[in-house]
Amino acid sequence: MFTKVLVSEDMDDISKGVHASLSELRITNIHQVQYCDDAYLKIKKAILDENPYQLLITDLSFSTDHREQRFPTGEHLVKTLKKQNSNLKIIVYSVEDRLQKVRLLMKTHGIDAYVCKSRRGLTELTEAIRTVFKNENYLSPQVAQALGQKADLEITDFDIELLKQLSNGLSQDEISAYLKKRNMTPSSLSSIEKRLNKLRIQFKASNAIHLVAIVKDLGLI
Amino acid sequence: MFTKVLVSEDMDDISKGVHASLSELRITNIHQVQYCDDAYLKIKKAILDENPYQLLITDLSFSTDHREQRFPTGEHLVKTLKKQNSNLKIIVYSVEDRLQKVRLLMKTHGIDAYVCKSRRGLTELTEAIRTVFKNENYLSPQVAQALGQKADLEITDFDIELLKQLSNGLSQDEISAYLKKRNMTPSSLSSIEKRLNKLRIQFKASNAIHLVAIVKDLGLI
DNA sequence: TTGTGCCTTACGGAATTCCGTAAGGTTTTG
DNA sequence: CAAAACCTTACGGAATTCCGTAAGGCACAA
Repeated sequence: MFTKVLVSEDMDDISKGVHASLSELRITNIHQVQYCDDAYLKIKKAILDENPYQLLITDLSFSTDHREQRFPTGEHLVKTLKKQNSNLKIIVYSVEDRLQKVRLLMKTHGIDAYVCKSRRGLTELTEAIRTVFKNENYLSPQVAQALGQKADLEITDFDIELLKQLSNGLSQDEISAYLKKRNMTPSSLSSIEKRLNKLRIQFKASNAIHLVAIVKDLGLI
Repeated sequence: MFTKVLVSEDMDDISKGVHASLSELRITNIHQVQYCDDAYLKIKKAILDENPYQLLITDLSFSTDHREQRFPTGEHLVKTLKKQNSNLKIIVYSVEDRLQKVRLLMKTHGIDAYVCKSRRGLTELTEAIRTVFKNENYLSPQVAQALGQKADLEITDFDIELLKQLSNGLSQDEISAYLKKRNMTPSSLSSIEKRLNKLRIQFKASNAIHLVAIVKDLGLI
C-alpha cells in the first residue's frame, strides 16, 4: 500500500474524514494542505528530498481568500503535475459530477481516479485508493459512464458561466466586460455571441430566452 | 346539513375522495360530473324540477379533450352561476394557490369557499362545507391572506401565459400572432411589450431573459 | 516548414427588444 | 353627464441580439 500521501482539501471536516479513511488503510505518513499552491510546493520539495509522495488526493474547488494563488483550482494543479510525468498517482475527490468534466480530467489530464463526494464518498475513496495502488483507474459509479465512447454534448465550464450570467440578467456586452475584468478568455462580445449561438443550436433553442429556460429545466444552472 | 350536492371534477380518484368525505357528513344525495358544461346543465335541470342543488364543489382546471365546451374551466362556470343569484353555494377545490386568483374568485365572483388541494385538502374541504352551511366563507389556511387588504402583486393568467410562451422560445411578435389566432385579447405587439415591461419592473428583472429565469425559479411557470 | 483546422476577435446589417409618447376607446367615479 | 383612470394599440428611435463573413493567431500534423 502507499506509504506517503498528500491530501489537498480546504474543508476541515472533509479533510478529517479522508484522514480517517487513510488511517484505516494503515497509511501513516499523511500530510494535508489547504491550498493547491502549498500542495505543489510540498510535492516538489519531497522530490528534491528524494522522498516523494506516491499519491495525491485533491479537491477541485477551493474557496478563494486574499492570498493570490498560482493554482486556483485542483484542476490547474493536476494538469501541471501530470504533465511532469512523475510517478505520482492522483485521485480527484470532488462534488462535481458533470461527465464532461470527469472525462477531461481522466482522458486529457490523466488522473488515476475520480471519486464523487456523496453519502458513499469515503467508501468509494477507499476503494479508489486500493484500485489505484494496483495501477488501475477508478471512477465513482455515478460518473462511470464518463469514459463511455459517446462524447455526448460538450458543455464547458465557460458555457455554464455564460449561461449563469445570462440568467442573472447581464447583457452580452456586460458579460464581455465582466469576463475582461476577471481576465478570463475569451471575453469579446463576438466570442460570446458565437458560444451562445452554438449552445442555442445544441439545445435547439430559438433564442436566448428559450435557451436559458431549457438549461434551467435541465438543472444545468 | 346540505342534502343535495353536485361535484364537478374530472379526476376520478379525487372525485372519489370528495365523495367519501361527503358521505361522512351524512350527505347522501351526491352527483358527480366530469365537465363543467354537464354541471351547468344538471344545475339548471334541477332548478326546473324544483329540486335544486344546494352546493356545488368544483375544480378549476379540466383537461381538455375533443368535446367543445361552453365552460372550459371552473372559473367560467362559477362566474356564470353566481351571476344568476340563486341560493346555490359554491366551493372551489383546486390546486391553484395564487392569491390573486383566489381573491378574484371570492371577491368578484362571490364563491363561498376556496380549498386548496393538498395533503390536508379533504379535511379542509369538510371544514369548508360545514362553514359554508352556516352561511360563512371559508379559505384554506395557505391562501387565507388572499382577502387581506394589500392587493400585492397582480399576476394575471394572461401574464402567466405570456411568460410561458416567452420561455417556450416565441418572440414577442410570434406571441402576438399566437394570441390573435386564439382570439385572445390583448394581442398587439405593443400590449405584449407593455405587459412584459410591467413584469420586468415588478420582478426587478433587467431584461426578458432575467425575467424568465426569475419566474422559473419562483415556480410561477 | 507549411498547410490545415480551430479559436478569438472584428465588423456590418437585419431582426428583435426596449422605452417613451400618444391617440382612441371603455370603465369608473364624482 | 363629464372628468378621470385605465386599457389597447400604434409609432419611432435607441439598444441589443442575431447571423454571416473574414482576418489573425496558435497548435498539430504531414
